[in-house]
Amino acid sequence: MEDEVDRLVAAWRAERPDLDVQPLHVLSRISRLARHLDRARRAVFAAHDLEPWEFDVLTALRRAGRPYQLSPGRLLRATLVTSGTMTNRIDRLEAAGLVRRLPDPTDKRGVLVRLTDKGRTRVDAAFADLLAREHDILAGLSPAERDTLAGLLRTLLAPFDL
Amino acid sequence: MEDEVDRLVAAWRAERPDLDVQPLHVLSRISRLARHLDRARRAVFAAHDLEPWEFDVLTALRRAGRPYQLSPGRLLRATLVTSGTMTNRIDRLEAAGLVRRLPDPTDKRGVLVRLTDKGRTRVDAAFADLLAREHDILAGLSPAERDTLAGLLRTLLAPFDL
DNA sequence: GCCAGTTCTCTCGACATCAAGACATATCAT
DNA sequence: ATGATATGTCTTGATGTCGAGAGAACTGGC
Repeated sequence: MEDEVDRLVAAWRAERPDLDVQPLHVLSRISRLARHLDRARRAVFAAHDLEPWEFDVLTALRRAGRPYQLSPGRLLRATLVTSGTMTNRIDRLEAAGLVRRLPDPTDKRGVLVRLTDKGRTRVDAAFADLLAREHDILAGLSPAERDTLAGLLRTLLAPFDL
Repeated sequence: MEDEVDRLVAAWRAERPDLDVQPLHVLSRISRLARHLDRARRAVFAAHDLEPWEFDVLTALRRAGRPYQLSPGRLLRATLVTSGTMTNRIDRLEAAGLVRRLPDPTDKRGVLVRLTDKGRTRVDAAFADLLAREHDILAGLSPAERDTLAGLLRTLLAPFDL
């Protein structure tokens, strides 16, 4: 069975027979899968009235454990956005009642962003649904295949995590 | 050896011991890898004075084969952007001298976007460099492992391509 | 103590994208 | 022919992000 990537590779081979386009078989599929995952995530979050960026911030706080609070600085490093973006995001999450801004008692420049009860409830429900959906996406693979896949991906990822 | 994703999974297990977070081992690694690939691509393109979006449009034209031309409509479907975005992109590529807009002789509404010689040279060089970089990224895997990985990814991707 | 350099959050302006719609041309059934 | 619908491209307005920098507070060496 031929898939989209096979057709892509075939088109390149026809146009650039001088090049080794093998890498596309792995890497183009990874990029495509990531796009599909983003779409699937977006659909799950929409059912909980959350945008992907809201989920990203809320899960960072949720993973921190009680009392579910982090500084804006730690949040922006956790979510890989700039400080201007994070200020905007916290503003909107605060307006939605999902987080609160508190003064940092140990640093007068600082602020702590804390998950509200409403925020915790919301993100917990969305995360459970997300995992259910991700489970479905992996349904085509046996447990052994999933382990193999995870291992190969880990090898590929290792050089970047340095 | 523990990687970032292992730590992420451990954090979730501590906070949500009720959930099966196994899917993250595969799917979170795919998303992370895609982000790293985007960064690597961006770096390669920068050496050729190209933005990722420019590369996307130019490669769509390049893959079409001689005379390297497509309508804006086909381009936007190939690159998954909206028509407003594509108009803007073609405007800028035309200003940069990498493509030209020609009237479509068979449809008076239509336009054909054609790669200039300068555009073809540029995208060919960038693509060769990209493949070299992607080859490096896969260096940690044996040829057999790459095949296994490509096969597993294809299985995961199949349900989306319907 | 004090000053230089660092860290923290927020503000501002520029920009690429999207969604919706405008406008012209094609296509098809009647 | 004619009208209705579809198609193709471009325009417009809103939005979220980034990059640069401002202002306040912390830190360490002297």
